[in-house]
Amino acid sequence: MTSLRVLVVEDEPSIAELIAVNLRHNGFSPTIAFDGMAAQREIDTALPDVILLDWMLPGQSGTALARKWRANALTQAIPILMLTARSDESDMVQGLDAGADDYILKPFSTQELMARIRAVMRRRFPEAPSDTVKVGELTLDASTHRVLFQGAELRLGPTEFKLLQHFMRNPERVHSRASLLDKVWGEQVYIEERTVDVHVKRLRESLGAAGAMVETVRGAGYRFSAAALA
Amino acid sequence: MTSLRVLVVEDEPSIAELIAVNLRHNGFSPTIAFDGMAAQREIDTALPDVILLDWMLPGQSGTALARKWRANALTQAIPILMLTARSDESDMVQGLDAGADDYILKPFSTQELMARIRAVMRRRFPEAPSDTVKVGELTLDASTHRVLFQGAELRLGPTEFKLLQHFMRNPERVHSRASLLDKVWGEQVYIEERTVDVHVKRLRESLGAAGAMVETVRGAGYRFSAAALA
DNA sequence: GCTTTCTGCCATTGTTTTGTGGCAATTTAG
DNA sequence: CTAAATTGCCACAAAACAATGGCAGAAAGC
Repeated sequence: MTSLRVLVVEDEPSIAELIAVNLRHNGFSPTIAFDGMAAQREIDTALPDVILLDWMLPGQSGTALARKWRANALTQAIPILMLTARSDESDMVQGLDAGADDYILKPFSTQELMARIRAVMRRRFPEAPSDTVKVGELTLDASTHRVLFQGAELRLGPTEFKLLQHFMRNPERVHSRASLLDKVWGEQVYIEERTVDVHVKRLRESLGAAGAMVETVRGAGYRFSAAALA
Repeated sequence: MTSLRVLVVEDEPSIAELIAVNLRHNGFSPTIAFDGMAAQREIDTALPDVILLDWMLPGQSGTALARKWRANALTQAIPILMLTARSDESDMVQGLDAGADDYILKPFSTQELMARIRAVMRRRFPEAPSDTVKVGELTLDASTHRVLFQGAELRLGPTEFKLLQHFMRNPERVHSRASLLDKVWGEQVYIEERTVDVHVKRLRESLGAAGAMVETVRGAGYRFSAAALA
């Protein structure tokens, strides 16, 4: 699984950074926003998988933000976890009412935070974002977990699928073995770089004629290119 | 890429040495400092690319060091990775608060250490989205690792690519063989100057008609010029 | 439980790239 | 014009790099 994006909306830099590091340490990809505006900007750029939202924010309050996102179809399904000072606990009714999925009291332990994030994700996850990528005659549909080449379905294993997905989402670009390991396998997986070669080979085999789209860039890595198919 | 310098600040010689060996084995250039003083001395000598910092140190604590470096403009941007005993995990909040980028619990596997270093480095140097150089009808794109001349793709080897990249980024300038060796091959490589000639020849060949852009400047070196193409 | 599939890694093989010395061709200096 | 210096070019060997087939352990499916 690609690492999950967590948007941290928190105005206190040291706390935000602290949370981010811990998230990273637990295999998430955090992004920090110090206020509502920045948060909205991040969301417009790329939809996160979870949002950690501080209850007290300069300008727009956390509750208002949560309400806004809940009203929008695009962001509606994203789990929101509110961060609150212990003294504000009684007000949390509002927060939950605004659409938060859970709340957590500051100060909190790393473990608790992680556990709650995981729990919230598990609850929300049934709905997979349906997205299909197309490069040339090759189509990959993440929601149905299918790959089609010239109409025919191809059978590929889990890793091959993830690898292809990453390639197709970032075509025409060299990917070093290291970056592939990070992006496809995950940041805290410790695997030999050479193993990437093996999976590339397997992917090419599974792709059949379309396998030629996976190009070797000597001394640099691999590149997925539509042009490569004669 | 030149090998990355890693400063290992660890008072236990056997552990420090173990880490250093592993780093070396993975293509890094480690330096060891047994205490804060020594570490500071190393940093004054040459800025490392990453710092591995033991949490428990004789004299100045790891946290204090991290804080000090974070306060200094010169060292501010250097990623710091804290090494902690498992029992101190709960205290890590302080470490992170002091400015560490990540932490790793002892004992750790080599692979985990390497993965975390890579991850931390990657975060500091975000991928350049698109790095394209254009000179006349010749285009070189670093992100896709492609060279196009009049629309057609040219095939060149790794060294030829790097050489061309250097030429195109610094056109209309004479490059001595020595400077080319430094910039293209790396500073600490012992290679005959004449070898540059050979690679220039190979580059010219690979470039085909565009090869004429690589001019010989007798007694001085080579120059890449757009004007050279009639 | 028992298969079957999938994974990561290794050893081997095949291919490309690289560095070098030697020599011819060219230019420069005297 | 000759000698020295400089560059181009070639062939070869070594090194680096990638592909491949096989294997054992792990995970998933039955």
